[in-house]
Amino acid sequence: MSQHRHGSTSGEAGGVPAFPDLPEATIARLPEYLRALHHLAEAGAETVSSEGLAAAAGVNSAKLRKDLSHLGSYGTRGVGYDIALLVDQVEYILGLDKNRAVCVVGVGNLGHALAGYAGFASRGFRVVALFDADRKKVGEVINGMAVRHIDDLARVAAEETLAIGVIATPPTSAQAVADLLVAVGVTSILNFAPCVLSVPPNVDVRKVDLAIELQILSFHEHRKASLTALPGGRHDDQEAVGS
Amino acid sequence: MSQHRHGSTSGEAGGVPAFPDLPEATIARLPEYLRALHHLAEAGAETVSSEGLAAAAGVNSAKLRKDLSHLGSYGTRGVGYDIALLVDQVEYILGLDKNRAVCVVGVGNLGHALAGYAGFASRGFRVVALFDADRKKVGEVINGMAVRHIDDLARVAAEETLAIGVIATPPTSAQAVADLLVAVGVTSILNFAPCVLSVPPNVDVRKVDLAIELQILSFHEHRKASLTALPGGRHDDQEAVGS
DNA sequence: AACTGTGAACGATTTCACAGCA
DNA sequence: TGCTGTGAAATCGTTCACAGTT
Repeated sequence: MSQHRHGSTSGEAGGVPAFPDLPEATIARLPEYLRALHHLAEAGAETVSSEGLAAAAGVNSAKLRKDLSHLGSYGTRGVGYDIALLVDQVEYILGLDKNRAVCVVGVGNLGHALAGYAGFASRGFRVVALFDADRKKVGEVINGMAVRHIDDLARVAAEETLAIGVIATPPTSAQAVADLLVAVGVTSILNFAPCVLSVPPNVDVRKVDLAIELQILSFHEHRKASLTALPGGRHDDQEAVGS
Repeated sequence: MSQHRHGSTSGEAGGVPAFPDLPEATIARLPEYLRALHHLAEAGAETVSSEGLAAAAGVNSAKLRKDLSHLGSYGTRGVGYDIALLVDQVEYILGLDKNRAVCVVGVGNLGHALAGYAGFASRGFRVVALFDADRKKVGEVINGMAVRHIDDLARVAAEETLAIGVIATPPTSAQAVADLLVAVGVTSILNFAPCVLSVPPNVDVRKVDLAIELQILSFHEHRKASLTALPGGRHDDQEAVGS
C-alpha cells in the first residue's frame, strides 16, 4: 500500500510517482468522501460499497466510482472498498499528512470564530498565528493564542512555514493583506472578505462569501414562490424558451 | 431585441413576470456581479462595459455577457450596461427586495459570529432569531438579540415567516435541527455543520464547510510542492507515502 | 468605432450501461 | 452473484468569434 502505481496517462518527466491530475470537481468532493469514510470507520465498518459510501457522502454511486477511479484501483469487485486503505490514499492525495500551518488575519467577529474553530485542528491544520492591524486587539488571547500585529507577519513567516493564510478582514484591507501574505511566501489563501483578490498565478485563492450563499438561497426562494403563486398549482412541463 | 422576459409557456399569475430559468452556474455568479455593480455605482459610474464589469467581478467578459443575456437585454451596444437598471434587475431576480428573515441555530463560536455579521444585514437579510439547545446560553444577548431555546422555534416561525435557516450546530445535531426547520416551513437552509443533510425535495440546502476549503487548498499545496520538487529528475519531497 | 448578444465550437462533468473480476 | 472500473453518451458550462446595433 505504500505505493500507488497509477501511471497517469500523461507520461511525465522521470519515472516518479507523478501526481495524478484530478478533475477539479473530483478534488472538491474528496474531502467529503474522507469525512464519510472516517465516520464509517468509527462505526466499525471495514469495507464499504460505492453505493454505501456515495449515500454517506451525498452523491450518486456512479460519480463516486468515477472519482475514486482517478486515484487508482482501490476497490475489490464483488466486495467494495477497504476503508482504511482508502482513507490513507485520500489523505495522501490531499496532502493532509503534513499538518499544515494556518494563520488568520483579521480578528473581528468571524476571525475570532475561525481562530477557535475545532474543525480545523481536527483535520490536519494548525492555526499557528492570529494577526490584526488594530493595536487595541494586539495581545488579546484567543484560544490560547495571542493576537499579533500584522507588521509581525514577516517575522512569524520566517520562523515557521505558513501553508495557508485566511483573510477575515473587511474588504477594504483584503487586497493589501493578500499582497502581504504573498510577499512572505504564502501560496494558498482562503478569503472571507467579500471582494475579488488579485494574486500571482502560482497562488491559489478560494473564496467563501456568506452573503452570497444567502443570496443564492434567496433566488431559489423567489423561484419557488413564483411557482407556487401560479393559479392551478401544478401544471405539466414548461419551457419553450426562445422567442 | 427579444423581449425582456423569457416566459415559461405556462400561465403567469397576475402581474408577476415569469421566471427565467437560469443555469445554476449563472445564479451563483449574480451576487458577485451585484456587488461589483454596487461598488461601481458608489464610485459614481453610470454605465459599465462587459469588460469593465467582468474585471470587477473577477470573470471574463464573454462569460459575463452570456450570463447577463439570460436575464434579458439590458445593455446598449456601443455603450455598455446601465448600472442602476442592472442593479434593479439582478436584485429582483435574486429576490432581494423582500428583506428575508433569517434565523441562526447554534450559538457557538461560529453562530455567534454569524449573528453579528454585518454583511447579512447590509444585503437584504434580517437575522431575526437565534436558537440554541443549551439552556445556559438561552437569554444571552448577542447583537441586541436574545438567544432563545430551540423549542421556541415553532412559536417564532408562527409569528414571522422564516425564509432561511442557518445551521451552526455540531454535526451530531444538524440533521435534527434541519428536520425541525423543515417542520416549521423553512425551505432554504445554509448548513455550516460538516455533514450531509437529508431534506425533502422542495427544500434547498447549501453547505459551507470551512475544513473542506482548507483541504482543497492543501491538495493544491501538495500538488505545487510535488511539481517544484523535481527540477529535472529525482522527485524528493521528504514525505512518507501514506503508511 | 465600440460594444452587446449569441450561435457554434469546445471542454468539463455527469450519467448510463455493461464488461470483467472476485 | 455482486460490485468495481470504464468507455460511450448525454448534459452542462465556457470560450470563441462575429453579426448586429447604437
